[in-house]
Amino acid sequence: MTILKSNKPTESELEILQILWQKQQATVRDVHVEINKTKESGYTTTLKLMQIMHEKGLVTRDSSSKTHIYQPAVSKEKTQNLFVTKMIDTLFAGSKLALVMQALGNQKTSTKELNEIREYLNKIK
Amino acid sequence: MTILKSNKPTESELEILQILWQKQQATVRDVHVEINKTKESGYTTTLKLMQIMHEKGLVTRDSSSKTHIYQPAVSKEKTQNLFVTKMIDTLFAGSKLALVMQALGNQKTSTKELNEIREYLNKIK
DNA sequence: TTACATCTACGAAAGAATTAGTTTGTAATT
DNA sequence: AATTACAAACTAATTCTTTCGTAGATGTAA
Repeated sequence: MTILKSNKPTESELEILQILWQKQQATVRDVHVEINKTKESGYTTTLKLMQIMHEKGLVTRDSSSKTHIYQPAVSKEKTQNLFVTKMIDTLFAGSKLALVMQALGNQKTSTKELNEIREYLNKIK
Repeated sequence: MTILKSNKPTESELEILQILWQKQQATVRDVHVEINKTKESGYTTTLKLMQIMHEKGLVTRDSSSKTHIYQPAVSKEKTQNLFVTKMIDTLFAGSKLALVMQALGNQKTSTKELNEIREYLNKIK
């Protein structure tokens, strides 16, 4: 399930993937309803995007009934990794550390969050 | 020095900003040479991009001599934060923790790096 | 002062990504 | 069977990004 350059999700596509990852599967209508909680947009816009995603292989769909049912075809972890890596590269001069510090340092990070991260660090030592 | 939606850097622009942040200031030629270490592209492509960035206010330039000298007009930290925040939002369902874990867990992270992060965590507690 | 290299400016065009209107098919309802 | 409702498919327009060719200005060296 490798992600090639050709099917690197765009920003809008990520939004949809996020919804699919969470719901496991969904119709265009489902996704559209979810998206419209955040912003206004037409149904056919969502439809078109999901059709493109299907062409790219980002999603699979069951078209046996009139209303197609979509599922994500790329894993959340792989996709996250793709973007994190890219970001470290183009925005943090290759330094993983710099990214983590930026994420933690800036804004308020709760003590609870910090402790969870400390715990996590201990586990992978 | 707030970053408005209108001047959110594109991917190519980030590449250029990265170079400017590192060098403090540079000519189009400087930037272009640097970019061509990674990929092939025409000089005027870089020039055009930097002109657009100037219009957007992403860079300032000293045009008193024939060869203009460019400087970044947005801070590295603000820009990094903009993208990290965005990323946490659209790819990690709002969880800062999830991003950090993804960044650290995946791939090999050296003991040295991990220690630096632990140290950092202690400082901000 | 002419020739050459290098620079900026401008514009065109190709490519991606986004948005949405219109058409068509199908299933449910009256 | 006709009408309605809603979904997918098709089509098109628009905007954003990237790329680069060309022209004109400017500095430099012979």
